[in-house]
Amino acid sequence: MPAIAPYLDALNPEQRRAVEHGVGEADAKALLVIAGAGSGKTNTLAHRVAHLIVNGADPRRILLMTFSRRAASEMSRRVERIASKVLGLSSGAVTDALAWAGTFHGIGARLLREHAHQIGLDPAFTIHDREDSADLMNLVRHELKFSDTETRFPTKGTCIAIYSRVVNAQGDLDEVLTSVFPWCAMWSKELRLLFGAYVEVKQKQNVLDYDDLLLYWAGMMAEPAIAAQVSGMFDHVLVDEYQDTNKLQASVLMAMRPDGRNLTVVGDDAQSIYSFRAATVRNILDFPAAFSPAADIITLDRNYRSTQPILAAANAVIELATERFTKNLWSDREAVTKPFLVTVKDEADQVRYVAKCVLEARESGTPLKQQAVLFRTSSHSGPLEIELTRRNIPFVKFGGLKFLDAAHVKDVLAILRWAENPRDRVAGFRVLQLMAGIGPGTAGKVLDAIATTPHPVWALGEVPPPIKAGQSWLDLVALVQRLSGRQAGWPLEMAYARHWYEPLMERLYEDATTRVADIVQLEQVAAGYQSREKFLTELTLDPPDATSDQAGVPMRDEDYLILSTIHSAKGQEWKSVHVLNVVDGCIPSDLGTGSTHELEEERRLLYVAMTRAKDELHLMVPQRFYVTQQSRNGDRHLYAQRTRFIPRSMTGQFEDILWPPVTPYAGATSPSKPVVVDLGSKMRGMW
DNA sequence: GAATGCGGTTTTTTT
DNA sequence: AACCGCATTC
Repeated sequence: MPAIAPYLDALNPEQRRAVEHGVGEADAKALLVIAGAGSGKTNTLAHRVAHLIVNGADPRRILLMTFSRRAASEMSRRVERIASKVLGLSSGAVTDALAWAGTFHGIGARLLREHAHQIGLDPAFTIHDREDSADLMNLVRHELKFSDTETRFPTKGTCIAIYSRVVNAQGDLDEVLTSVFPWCAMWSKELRLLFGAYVEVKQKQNVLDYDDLLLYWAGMMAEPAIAAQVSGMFDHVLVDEYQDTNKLQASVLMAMRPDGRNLTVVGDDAQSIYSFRAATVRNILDFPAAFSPAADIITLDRNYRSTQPILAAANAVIELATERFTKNLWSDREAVTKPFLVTVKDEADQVRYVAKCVLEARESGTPLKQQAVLFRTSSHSGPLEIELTRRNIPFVKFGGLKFLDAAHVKDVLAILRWAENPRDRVAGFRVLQLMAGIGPGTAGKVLDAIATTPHPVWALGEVPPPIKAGQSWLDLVALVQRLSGRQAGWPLEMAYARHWYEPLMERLYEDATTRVADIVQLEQVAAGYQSREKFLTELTLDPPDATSDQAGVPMRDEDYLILSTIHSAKGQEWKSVHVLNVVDGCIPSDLGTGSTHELEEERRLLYVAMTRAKDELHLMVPQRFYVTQQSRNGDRHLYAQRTRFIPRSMTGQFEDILWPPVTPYAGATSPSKPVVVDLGSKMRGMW
């Protein structure tokens, strides 16, 4: 019998059904919750978890997979608030117990480390991020002499993308080539060889890439004995953002819960925006029938976030989608104003308009943190960042370039990773080349010399010191041996690494001083982790995703404006939202118009952006983009068109604004016939 | 032979 | 900021 639960009274009937579904029964049927944007999805899921715990479920045996670690911690916070209130637990007790909350990749990494010995894996494996994987792919590509074929072989980035696609979509190489990378189809044979060799060196070097975390997990689940053990660790499995999972993830999930008992997934097909990562809406569509009895479906279509006019506009956008699963969202949040469709002359005016609105809103009581500016591509915010800095408006940017991508940060992490796993060739290759006089040739030889020895770190001491490297060579050998022996302890090891690295920075980077500050920052971040292994693992799996105008992480208590790619805005909401460049070529991105499939995803992207707004939504339509690559003092520019996702018939959903307001005698007549040109090529040439 | 420096080109979105 | 090819330096 479910406990009496007054905390459920605040939920609407559908939410409540989702929360109470099967609670108290030993074997609850699988449940699919279709939750529209702003429908209280997180809240509902949190209530469900809390409700399970209140009714006797053991939080340590609940597996909760969310899209990002940020979402996971948000979830934990809410569960804790609800559960601790009801159970009278001390704050933190529930969160600590809810130990298995994280991303598919994060959970995979933990499970693999715990069961490493059972699947012939060294538990000290290190994890390669996307760039490391590409670097390793490049090394292999070079070894196989694919780099100097007469017709150009796909670049390392393309190779890793193809590989990743095949793995995540659980597809066939040739099929993936024809459907997604047709221009590489001629290399099918070579690619197959390359990938085979790539997999081999990964294993030799004891490294796993992102995809391996899922792939090995799936492999582990294919062994009935281990599968029983692993899935037996959990009584309940809940997955958030299910529309963004791919076939491989779905197969892992099915293996964890083959009969669907006590399995809940939540998602929204209208917000599926990760198909480039092989995510497929089929996962959601096929979920109910994957089990017998089939899963129950509950739809949450009441939106608590946005005003009715904003929602109406968003619905209108998604209504034109060719293929849809469900629902129109509805809201009873009345509002007088429609969302704004703001036409401005050019990017400069766009930026001025946004800055003006942001400041006005703050004056009338909306803190900066409640406002966001969203854009399709990270680089679109460049001009805005300059303007904000000029006007002294603090901001934090999510998405795009990350702290972790900075070369100097990667350097330090490579040192630590090499010490953790001396067979990690990508790490070693990078570290060695930091020293003056050591380039790819020498680094390669050193790594070759130690690769086959049983104890690479000792072997490093035996390697004849390259003359040109001088003292820093000896220091490096000492450093690696000391770190590898773990005498220093964490996070002191970080300081040792920095002491070796810092003197080299002067030669490596022109702006060494600002970069040194970053490293100091990194050292502080490092102190927050229990061990080197945890630090390295969690930093690659969940890198701090914000950058700001000031170096490092901003003061948490300060007020700042949010800049974010639409992708990174997932799951968030703000009172006021500006969307930049709502213009063909940007949304949809000119790179995403190849197939209807891609085009539909771009449409959903706009939908996601619009549904982030609670009270105010501004879609910006700059008409003119200057061409940067042209003869000095040229004035070439391109005219952009409003996004095709908002056709003329839809403009009634919006309030049209022309800014700055037209003054009676401002200029001559408008250009007689605007030339419409390929804006995309300009965007590509922007930097 | 290998490292380094220079110039021109190119960059969606993320675990 | 990173990648490529190419020229220059050690």
